Amino acid sequence: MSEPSKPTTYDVAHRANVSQMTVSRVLRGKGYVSKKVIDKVLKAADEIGYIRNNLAGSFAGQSTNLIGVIIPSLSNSVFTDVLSGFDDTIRDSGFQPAIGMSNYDPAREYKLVRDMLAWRPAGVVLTGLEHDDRTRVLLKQNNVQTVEIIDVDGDPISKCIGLSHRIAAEEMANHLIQRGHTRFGYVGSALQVDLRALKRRKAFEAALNEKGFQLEREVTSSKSSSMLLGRELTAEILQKNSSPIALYFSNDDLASGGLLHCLAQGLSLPNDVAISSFNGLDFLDAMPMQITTLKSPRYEIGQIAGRYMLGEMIETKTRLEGQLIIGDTT
Amino acid sequence: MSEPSKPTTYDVAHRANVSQMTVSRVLRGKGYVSKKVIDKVLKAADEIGYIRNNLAGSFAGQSTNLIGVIIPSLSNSVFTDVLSGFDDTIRDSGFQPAIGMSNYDPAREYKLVRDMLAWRPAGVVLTGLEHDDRTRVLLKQNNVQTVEIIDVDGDPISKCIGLSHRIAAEEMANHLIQRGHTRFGYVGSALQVDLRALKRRKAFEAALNEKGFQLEREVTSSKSSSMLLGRELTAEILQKNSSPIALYFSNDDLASGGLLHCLAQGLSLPNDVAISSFNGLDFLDAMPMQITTLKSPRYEIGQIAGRYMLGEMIETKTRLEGQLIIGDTT
DNA sequence: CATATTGGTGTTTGCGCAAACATATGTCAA
DNA sequence: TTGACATATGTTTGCGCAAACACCAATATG
Repeated sequence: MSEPSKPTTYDVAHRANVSQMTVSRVLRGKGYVSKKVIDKVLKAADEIGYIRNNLAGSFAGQSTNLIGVIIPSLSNSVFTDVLSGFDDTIRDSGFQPAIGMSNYDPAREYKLVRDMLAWRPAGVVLTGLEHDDRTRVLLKQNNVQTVEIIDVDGDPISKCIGLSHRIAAEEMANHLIQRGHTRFGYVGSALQVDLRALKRRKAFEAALNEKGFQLEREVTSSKSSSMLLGRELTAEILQKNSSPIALYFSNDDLASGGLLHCLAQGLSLPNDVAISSFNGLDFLDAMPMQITTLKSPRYEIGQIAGRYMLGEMIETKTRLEGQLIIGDTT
Repeated sequence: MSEPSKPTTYDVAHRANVSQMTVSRVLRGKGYVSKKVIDKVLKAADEIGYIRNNLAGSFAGQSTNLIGVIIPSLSNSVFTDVLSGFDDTIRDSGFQPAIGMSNYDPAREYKLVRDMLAWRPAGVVLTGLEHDDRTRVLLKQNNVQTVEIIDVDGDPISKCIGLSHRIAAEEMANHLIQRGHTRFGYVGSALQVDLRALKRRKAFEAALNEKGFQLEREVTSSKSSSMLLGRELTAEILQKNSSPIALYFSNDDLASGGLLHCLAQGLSLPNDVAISSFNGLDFLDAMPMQITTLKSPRYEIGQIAGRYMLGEMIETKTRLEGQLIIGDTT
């Protein structure tokens, strides 16, 4: 029942009649080895089914190819899009992402960072600029390469890449005003944990005020966002027959639900109700009307986070622009 | 510029005036240590900011708490749902999932398995029952705890948990027939890589044939599924004015797009066109009509995969039932 | 020609931890 | 009283690899 212990570089060395160190050199492609020996070693390694022991190797080499990536959740495609860009960028460089999910909980994020650091990662990627103080201290003290993604409105631990949610919301407010809308509402969800959405919410109102308008109505829920929730919240914010009104949703899921509600109610867009949102996820393309939104450069954020990790970027902050997509709903 | 090397158990031991081994015992909570010494050691560890070196620890202990999980993609919520169930189940047991994305490519999957095994994981979770032969050999030879998820129609490497996509498709075919539909069509995407969808496609037709019906029309695309693609493919399959027809979609994304297309065209459901699909993702709840679908127990699959890893399950196969959700579209 | 440089291989060593074993002291039952 | 057992600590050792260094031959450089 005892496992036949796995072959080591010594086993390969023995079979190929060379030293252990030569095997190590061949398998890593480092140092000088003759073509003949390379073939011999690779053949021997293949024959006995040798698989490198990363634990031993990284331990001895005092470094790993791991990059810890901590995101709030996998069920929000914003984060998986970023992850795709990141993975595509670093994959062929030998780095390997190690993904953790914080569930929007700073304490859990701290725990994940601790757990990650135990693996001595080459770097750590965090979501957003707001963290538990202990997280910040831990990363600074341990001198770990750190990149914060998605947001740039604040002070990064070290480097950050994202967009300004403040500017994003201002752009949308200005767009709505420019379109001639005069009454405004906000529909949001999970603002107690989605701090970027909260920043947009605040900046949206501030931008309205600056132009002499008010945020007349607001409906929010602590539930996580979904199209269904968007329908419900939109029904609620419109129930007192308050149209015409221009609504800013905290994200596309809610906005889509809102759109479907309005269409079901026979409301005319954008005259009775205007709908605007944030993120520009792909599924919007299939909606009955094109929703006005601000497309966030998610994949690009992941790519640049990867380039930061590869040492290709040195700027403290990289701010990407969102792309205003003017649809039929405003 | 040289990094101040991180504190070790020896440093902690020195500060607490105990042996290195006692520190190890305290930090792992294993073996006998007096309350007094425990406090002393924890205090010392905290003061110097000790962080365990998992590389050294797992290496010395000849085992890791890692479980490799290889899924095709993160942008399909089927897999992220499974992942959530898995993570929730194993998290508090000290295990840590290490996620890899194969992009539906068996060769990439093989490479990921190889890379994973180098970390000497406690187990490996794979998606589906179809793999590169080398993958199968590798896992068997290395005697790694292996669990395959989502599908049970075939021979697992070791254990598997999922649902029968064959039965799922049969159920839907029978439902449509029972509802009185007599003409049938199929709309699918990415069948060259989504082998579960392909199994449903085949079983659907077989079930029709058995009852004396034919699959009259079929439109598929090699693109990955999306609501927009669903709109396009549905427009295509219906273009020759072929309604009434009952359509089976390979998944909810396509079906939702199909629904939106039909509504936009003013078609009457389920009379002109019937729509049925598979997965029962949450966003269906917000659609203008409830689509008939078969809800897959994704979270539960993840949970049970976790319980397999915890050694709480021994059966070779665990087959879960999908739940037929009869909506307004059939 | 001597000497530097590149190519090619081997030996020794240590990374930081946990397993295994050694060595106490105290507590309990026979 | 004896020894069986739990409690509490320490010492030695080795996991498998790569860094560091040593060595030698072949070739290039001045």
